[in-house]
Amino acid sequence: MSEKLKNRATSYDVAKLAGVSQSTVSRCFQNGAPISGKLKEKVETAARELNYQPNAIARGLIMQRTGLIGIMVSPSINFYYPEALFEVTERLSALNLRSLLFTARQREDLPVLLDQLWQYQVDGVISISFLEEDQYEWLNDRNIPVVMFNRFLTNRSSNSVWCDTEPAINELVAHLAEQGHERIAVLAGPETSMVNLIRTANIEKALEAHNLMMVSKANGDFLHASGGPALREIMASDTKPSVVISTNDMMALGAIDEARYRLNLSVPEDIAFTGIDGINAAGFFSYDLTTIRQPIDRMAEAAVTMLAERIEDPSLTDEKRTFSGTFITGESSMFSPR
Amino acid sequence: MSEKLKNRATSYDVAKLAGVSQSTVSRCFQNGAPISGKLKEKVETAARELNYQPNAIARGLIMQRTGLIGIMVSPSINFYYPEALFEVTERLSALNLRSLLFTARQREDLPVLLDQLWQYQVDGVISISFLEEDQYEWLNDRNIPVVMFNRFLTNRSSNSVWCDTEPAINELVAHLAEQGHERIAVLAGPETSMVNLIRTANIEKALEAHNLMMVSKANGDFLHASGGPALREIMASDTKPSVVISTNDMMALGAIDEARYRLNLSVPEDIAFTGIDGINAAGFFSYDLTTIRQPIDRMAEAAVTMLAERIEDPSLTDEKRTFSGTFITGESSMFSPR
DNA sequence: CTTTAAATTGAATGCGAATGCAAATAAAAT
DNA sequence: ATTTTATTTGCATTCGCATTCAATTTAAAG
Repeated sequence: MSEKLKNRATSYDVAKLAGVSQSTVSRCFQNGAPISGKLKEKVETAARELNYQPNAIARGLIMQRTGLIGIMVSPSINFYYPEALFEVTERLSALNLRSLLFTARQREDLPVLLDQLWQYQVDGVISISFLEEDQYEWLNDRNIPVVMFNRFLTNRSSNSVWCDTEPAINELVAHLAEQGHERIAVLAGPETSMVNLIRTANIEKALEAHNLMMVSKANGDFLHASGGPALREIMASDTKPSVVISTNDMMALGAIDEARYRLNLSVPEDIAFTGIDGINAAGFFSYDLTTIRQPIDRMAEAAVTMLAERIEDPSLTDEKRTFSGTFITGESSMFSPR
Repeated sequence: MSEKLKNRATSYDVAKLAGVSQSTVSRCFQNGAPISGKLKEKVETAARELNYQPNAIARGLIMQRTGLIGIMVSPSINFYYPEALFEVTERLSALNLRSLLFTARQREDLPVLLDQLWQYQVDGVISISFLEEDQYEWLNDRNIPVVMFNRFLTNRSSNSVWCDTEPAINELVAHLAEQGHERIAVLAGPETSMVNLIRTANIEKALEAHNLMMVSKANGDFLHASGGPALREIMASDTKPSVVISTNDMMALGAIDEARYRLNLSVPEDIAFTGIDGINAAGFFSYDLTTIRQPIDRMAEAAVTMLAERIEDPSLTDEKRTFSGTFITGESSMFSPR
């Protein structure tokens, strides 16, 4: 039977038990600090005895470094977010950094969030498809390194990890052209989203290059629930598309659901779909979505590395690391319209 | 154009600028502290001027309370986890508590994780379908309040928020009986999972009560990818089931995918499926899964409240709050076999 | 076995804010 | 106006650990 520890041991307690000074105990818990093997052993024994672990809060205060990384992410149900979040968190953990999680639904909550980050002395911030220029600036003014994941700023430089989907979008459109699609609809995200604007522009350019016509376009909010209504909007226009290119996977899934189970259309026979992101669920056989996969794992690795470097050396300038999306063909577009 | 703040202002800086003592500045940032309106205003002006925000780390050290809550969750792709995680985080945030996120894939990583929690002086822990008795005990010995979300301990009392699915499972089985199902298969989770064992037992009991036979059973790991193989195992047995009851949604989705797109079975005509959890994706029309929904939002609210109470008053004893799952019918089971 | 250099160790200080206590001020009572 | 009482305010200390600097020990060199 285990019993409660009454008071948490401090380095002084360990020092007393080990018969050394507090400084020695402190040195014992840092690597590279000068300490003899004999004392080190004595301290370690005493520490184990007392269940001692250094107080990271006190250490953070004195070292001016907390090991806390603020992670900002939307709590909306877009499966991309948790995938990125977990990847990032696991990699931070490997570098002995901790994720302090912040979520916000509305833009108005941001100032409060930022103040909290600031109060908690985070060493850095990783923003997953989240912050915009104002907030980047705000953090930058306070010398808090920020890395934007799946986003970058247009009016200024920024640390970002970005996935360039343009080449893959060209492949995707070429694939559609090859299948004989001629009537293309675009299921876009919010007009305010930079990711959406870039992807939409890439798509339009690729369509033009292949002499394909965009017969209609509707906007959703990047979430599943908006896919259906947007598809209805698309289907309400004069020319029905043979394929819908969605600017992200979640909306594509929603649109496929609507097409099959509300509009009684066969996918891909009556109407094909493609997405972008390559989330796990896009590979579920029910959807088997043709999409463009972001290398989330490598992006997370890069984001964490980039942030760690900026924390080590604050003089480093902003950097944008770009990865390429991979075109993935699924059944959702595997049909040639007549 | 914004410019970098050189040095972060401390309460002393604010005090000097406002012409008061540091204590007064400190009092200004706590509610209930004695301070005159006149000085308060002066301090606030000075603070704004210097972009001052109290240092939560220093405050944590002196107050012996950090406002940090350790959240432990698996990074596996089970959509239930992020849903719970975000709900919990948002509610913590409302109480001015912060989520320090910890993930682990293997049980061996746990000791290190726990040490980190301990080092960071978390005020409490919320474990989302995660920790087991050993770790609960470990934290308990250190007087760190823990609330288990979607889990509880059998050998000892524990703070838990639990969703009792037994009544809903009875409804579910009654519904299947009514539809005329007679050959039932169970798609269970890991044998080591308490959640799985309870649900399986509930299912077996309900089947018995309705005189229904379980024709086969296979185990998965609660993730989507394990649904397909488990279904194949089920279909390999002598008697083919008319319905598969899965002990969670993710596996049910995987099994449906396999049935429709690999085994060429119609769902629910050839084989029906049901799940448990009521994750968002279960409602996607492609699956329209008959399931049992956990009231994640209310459970998160309860977990956070319970934890906050334990932090305020450590003498409170362990408590288990139980919510009821809601039976939700979807198309995935809406067919009467002959 | 000295002398000199190198490696350890400990005492003292500080990180930034909260708080007990005493001094000072303002408000209320006489 | 004077005393009593209630509010505010500031001083000094503390939280737990890292680190500078001087003191001490140990190893290397002579």
